[in-house]
Amino acid sequence: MNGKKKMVPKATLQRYPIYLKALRKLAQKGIDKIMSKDLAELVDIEPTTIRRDFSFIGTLGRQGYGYDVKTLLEVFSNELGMVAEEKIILVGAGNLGRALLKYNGWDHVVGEIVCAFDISEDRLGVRFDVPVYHIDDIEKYKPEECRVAILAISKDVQETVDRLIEIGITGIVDFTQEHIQVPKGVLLRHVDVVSAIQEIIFEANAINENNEI
Amino acid sequence: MNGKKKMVPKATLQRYPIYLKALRKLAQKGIDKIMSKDLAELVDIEPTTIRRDFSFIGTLGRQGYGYDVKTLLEVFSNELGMVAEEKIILVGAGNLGRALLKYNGWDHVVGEIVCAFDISEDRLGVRFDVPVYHIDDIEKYKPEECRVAILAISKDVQETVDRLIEIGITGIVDFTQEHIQVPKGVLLRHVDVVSAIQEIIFEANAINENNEI
DNA sequence: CCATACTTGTGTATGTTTTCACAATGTATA
DNA sequence: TATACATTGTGAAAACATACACAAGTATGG
Repeated sequence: MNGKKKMVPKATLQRYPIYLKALRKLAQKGIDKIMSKDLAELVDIEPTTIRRDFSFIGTLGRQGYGYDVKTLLEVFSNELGMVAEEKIILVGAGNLGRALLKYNGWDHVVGEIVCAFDISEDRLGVRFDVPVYHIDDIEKYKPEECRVAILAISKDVQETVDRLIEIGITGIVDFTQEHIQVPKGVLLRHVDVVSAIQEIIFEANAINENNEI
Repeated sequence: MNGKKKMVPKATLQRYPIYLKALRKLAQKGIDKIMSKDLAELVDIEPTTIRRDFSFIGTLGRQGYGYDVKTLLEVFSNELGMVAEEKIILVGAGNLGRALLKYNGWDHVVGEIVCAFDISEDRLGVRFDVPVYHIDDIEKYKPEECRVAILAISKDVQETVDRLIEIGITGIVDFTQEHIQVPKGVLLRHVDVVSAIQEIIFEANAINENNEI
């Protein structure tokens, strides 16, 4: 199982989505050519890092010219599976959940939240064009092929996660404050809004430009 | 200006807020002692990494015993300036903004959002105990000592940022989809909800366990 | 009070990521 | 077609980060 394929650094993997977003924006503006130097300014990543990141996928650019935006987008979609067709479910339709639904409406960059679930009766119905069902009906309404869930609840977190895994979810984007346990084979990405804020306060306060303390 | 002080790795700096949150939770539960091994499980960071991270601040633990939670919290507060008293303003009181206000109510881990601003008349008033003013009144209501703003708007982004900087904001936690320009001296941290979701879909889809493509 | 078991703090090794520097290869133009 | 120029792709070096392994010290039980 160890052929000619290249090993892609984790740090690089985390940058691909950033590139994809920038490229989609460029395409939308009708820009069809981009150089690593210019892309660097857009995404705030060094040109040489960008070139190396792209090089893991293949030989995508042309010397003396740059990269063709359309080609890059095709490669990102085809080779990396970064299509916008993933069906996602949202668990938790509170304020955060609804904010995410609204993102959903802005641009279908990441796939589409096809339905949402909540425990509270008065959040059911349709929000931002997406149906919200009761959590107890999740088996019934979860699309067969859906494997990714966004978790935006604040109670019974672990319990809910266990249930999601039972019905076939293998990727969870976690916005909760809890520490979640998942079995091997299930991807978990924690998005910590609070720590992000804490971090900037911390940096702004305590650290001088040399990171001394 | 280059004394005996230690240079703290960037990666370590990014973990301090995570430790702080975990420690606050422990303290809240009345737990007064923690070992690097146990803390490791809570935050999903290797014990040895934790010990090294702490060692940059000073000699905080006791061999054969562990760390005193209260001591750690004091050190984090005093030495690192991670107090929960930072006054933060929220710009944008849409769904995402309101979700952040609710975080605010959960636990004052990061400081406190003292007031919010929005452009839309029907979002003004009081939400989750926090007053929401019109954006045009920001000079009037922004607390003098406030330097950190959370940006959760979707229109006129750069324009609004310029205005924030004019009135003395030096740290911005950015939840928008735009690419923002800030002058030197202003800290900007982008929290990209969409890319986080994209990333997990991408990993779940395209990458096998060896990160080959 | 001693012996045992345990945990920290850290020198060192290892692994990962970024950056440098430049050859290779293309473009643009006359 | 030839020439000047710009940009990529990448080997190698440097910087950065993590993990190992153990000495030093502390708690605990007998």
